[in-house]
Amino acid sequence: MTKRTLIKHLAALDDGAVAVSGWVDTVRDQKKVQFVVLRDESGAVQLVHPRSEEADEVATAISALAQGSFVTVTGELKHDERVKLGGIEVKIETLDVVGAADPETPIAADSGVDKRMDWRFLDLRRPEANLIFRIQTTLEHAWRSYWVENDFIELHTPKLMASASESKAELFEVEYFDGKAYLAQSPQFFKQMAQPAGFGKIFEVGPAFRADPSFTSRHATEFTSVDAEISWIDSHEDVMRMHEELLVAGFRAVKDKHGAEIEAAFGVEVTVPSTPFPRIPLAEAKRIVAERGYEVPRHDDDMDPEGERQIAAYVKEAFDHEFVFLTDYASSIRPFYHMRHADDAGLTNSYDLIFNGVEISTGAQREHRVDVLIENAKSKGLDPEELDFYLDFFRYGAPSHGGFGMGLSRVLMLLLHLSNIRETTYLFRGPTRLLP
RNA sequence: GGCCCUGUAGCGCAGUUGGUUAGCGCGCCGCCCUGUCACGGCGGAGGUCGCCGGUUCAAGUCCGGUCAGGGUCGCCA
Repeated sequence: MTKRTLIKHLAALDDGAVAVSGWVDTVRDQKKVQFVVLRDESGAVQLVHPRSEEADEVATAISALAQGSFVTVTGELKHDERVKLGGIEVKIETLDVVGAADPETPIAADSGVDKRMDWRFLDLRRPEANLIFRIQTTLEHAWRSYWVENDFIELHTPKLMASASESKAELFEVEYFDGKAYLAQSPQFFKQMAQPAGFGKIFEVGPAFRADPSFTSRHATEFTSVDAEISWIDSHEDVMRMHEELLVAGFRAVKDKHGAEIEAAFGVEVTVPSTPFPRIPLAEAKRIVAERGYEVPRHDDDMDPEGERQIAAYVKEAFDHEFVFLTDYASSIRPFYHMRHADDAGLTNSYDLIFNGVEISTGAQREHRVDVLIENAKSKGLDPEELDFYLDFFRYGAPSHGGFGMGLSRVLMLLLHLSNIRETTYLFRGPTRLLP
């Protein structure tokens, strides 16, 4: 293992011998003195080499150094007021080029998203990109801590399926020995199975696949879905309460650990949301939006993206809140497994969660009564026989239950006010993007 | 998949009513250079203008097709 000091730790050290490793950011090669800015995952530091009169191996190596090369440097750490980059520099003793880079890099600071995605490994060297994935780590860790502290069980449902769990149109089909299988579009059916299995409360963070050719800044064909499902709820209200507690725990951890960095890198102040989040029934949301002068131009009962932005703007003004639960969607636009209102079968115990104007999540109370489930499936034109394996879950006893699914990259994108999910996805997959 | 927009050097872009060797900035290469820090100065290389076809004496420029990308809508997380 190469012994090295992380660059962010140098400033706290006394002057003396150090070893640092990273990649070359800038070379300023002058006649009498050479400077190199070296970067690692924690920061950047200036290296200095005063040239001597006679032949000088280090000087030659520095002159030949290409931006992007990975090097290990030993030398003398010096605190020096003259250095604008942190007031420290390392006087080079030895310089070992471990991985030389081609001198002409294919992307630059001003390259477009698609070009940067072609060279994602170089794009990820940007400090802001690195920060995004440290934030993701903190966020997921905080969520896991919340779940573990609250006695949730972590599951990993299979991604190879025999049939669809949502719409058949967006299924990826794969060969499976002599037959075929489908990639899971959602863990929905198998995470729900944990309730009749008696697990009580469960969560899963895993991939979901959608063969939908969506060309927007917030869709991918493969994405990380954050799911939870809990037993013994009275309604979707219990799901929303858990959901908002979870988000508060995650955002508090992100703000504590990265608040200052996020402000510096993205100009965004992280707000830990107050609870309860505003809740607005969808029908009322459409009225509010209409009063603001926007009639949702749809023939069904759903909201559209502009309506979501409008209602988010209203919530920001009225409640100073970045989140809003839109509740009680019409059963005509919800899947058969969403429980319908006891007194109005036209509405469901369901919600969408809007964050800064974009949908990040859908949740609901599930229908656990198998006879009702079958009727709902039929009313949607589904064949109960094809759903038999799922219906079986509810034939031998099941508790009331509900849960949600949430898009991880969307949460990060909206948290950091970024305009594209590609920035918050390690390697994006879309209809025309399979590489790298 | 619908609609709108874009495709010119490694990267970001300009290119007039169609007209001679297609420009600019950054990067790259070479030389020079008081500790630089967006270092600076001088010089240089690098492009079959996304692809195919058409109109024309002449196409980066006009037309048709096609591919790729962006935005938006549909769909969703």
